[in-house]
Formats: sequence, C-alpha cells, structure tokens
Amino acid sequence: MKEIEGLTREEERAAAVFRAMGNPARVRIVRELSLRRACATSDFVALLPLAQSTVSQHLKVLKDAGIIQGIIEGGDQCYCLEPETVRWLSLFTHGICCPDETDCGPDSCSGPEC
Amino acid sequence: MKEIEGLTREEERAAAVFRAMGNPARVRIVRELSLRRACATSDFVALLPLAQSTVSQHLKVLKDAGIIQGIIEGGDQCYCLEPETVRWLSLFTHGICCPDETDCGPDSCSGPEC
DNA sequence: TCCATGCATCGTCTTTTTACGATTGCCCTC
DNA sequence: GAGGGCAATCGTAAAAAGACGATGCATGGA
Repeated sequence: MKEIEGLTREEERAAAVFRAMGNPARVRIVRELSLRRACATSDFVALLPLAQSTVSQHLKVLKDAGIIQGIIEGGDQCYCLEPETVRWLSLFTHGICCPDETDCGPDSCSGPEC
Repeated sequence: MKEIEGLTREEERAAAVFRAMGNPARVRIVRELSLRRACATSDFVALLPLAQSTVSQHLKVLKDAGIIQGIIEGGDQCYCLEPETVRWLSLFTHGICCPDETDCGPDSCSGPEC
C-alpha cells in the first residue's frame, strides 16, 4: 500500500484500526469482548470455526492495532478490550458523522447531510 | 476469507464497512467528504498522490460498501457520504464502547472496563 | 522428571488487495 | 461529426492478508 503524505496522525491511526476491524472473525472477537469483558484464546477457538493458529493470528492483529490487550486473570492469560482505543474509535467515527456538532449524542446526531 | 456462521447481519455489515475504511487513502476521502459535503473524482485525484484509476477504484470500494454515493450536483457527477451508513457505523462503534449504556453521548461514555 | 495442555510462532499456499497504464464510454464544445 | 476532457473499467503485476498444519515453549499436574 502506498503511503499517503499529508495524512494526519489521526487518519493513519484510523486506517490501521479500521483495517484490523475489517474481518468478520475479528469483529466477532471484539464484540464478544465487549459483552464478556475478558476471554481466553480457547474461548475464541470454541466460538469461531477456525484453526487455533488462525485465531491466534487474528488476536495478534487486534493486539498490534491496540484494540485488545492481553491480561492475566486468575493466573490465566486472557484478552480484553483496550478502552482508550475503543473510545477513540467511537469518537473518530462520530466525528465523521457529525464534523461540526460538539454536543450531540449517538442518538441525537443527525448525520451528515448530502 | 472463510465465512463465519452464526455471525449477525450487523457484524457482517460492520466487517464490510470497516474493511472499506481500512485504507489511508479511503479514510482521507471520507474525511474530506465529511468536511466538504461533495467532491468530484478530480478533487480526490488532486488530493491524493495516486493515479486516477486507483482513486476511482477506491471510490468504488467505498460506494460498494455503502459509505458514499454518487450524486449530480449542478450537472456534474460527484460524491457525498451516505448518511445512513455513516450514522449506523457511529452507532455500532459506540455500541462496542458502551454495550449497556443507552444514554451516553460520545463525550460522556466511559468506555469498556477491563 | 515427564507428560499434557494451551498459546504463540513459523513456513507455506491461496486468495484478495493495491496500484498502474491502457482502453472505453460519455458529454461538451467546436 | 471531430476532438477534448473526465471518469469508469479492464488487464496485469506486486504486495498483503487469510488460513492451515507443524513446531516451539511455557506451565502445571502426575
């Protein structure tokens, strides 16, 4: 992929995070973590119709993008969301929707006109 | 990419939209549209260090994902954001951030705990 | 200590994406 | 009707992503 000069740091980060989220298995993983707070790799292997190595690779992509993080819970390695990134993503996306409005919630914003 | 069964329609859509947004040039395009409301292909060709055919292809990816749409403005073909999709994306993303809270704005939500 | 278990990483193959030039198609204006 | 400008599409080459099995590496019982 060609590098785009003049891209803001925010936009670069956005592209990286969006790319990491741009796979059904990874969306599923993130969603699961959003609901269950923390899961081990084995949970995702059970959840997804993919080989263990593939799941592990997907987790790595999400981790490298800063979307999830590995933690130790009760002595076991498991994953959870990286709150800062998730929150940042939410704000960035909202910023596309409502570039001007500063005081509109997810339910009140009108979206971009055309 | 392998199909994941048991994926909700929402998650499939999310993966497709995220994937379409997962490229620096396309983030730049969407951002520009968010600020300028409507642009012709030539505007993007001027904006990005890419060949015309490549820019056109990027626009097609965004269009296929339902993120932008082609319109006629003053007799000229140009593009603008698809408000419904942008809004939906904002909500979906916010839903990852705050799966339970229904009444939190982008500035008030606390993000997922870990 | 030895084995099982759970994950990460490596090597490899296949598929998809990205980028470009060339071509085509469509209007506008002569 | 001829020529020019703009944008989509085609063909293709290079790069990246996705998937899997095999392998490596801790750790925690027997």
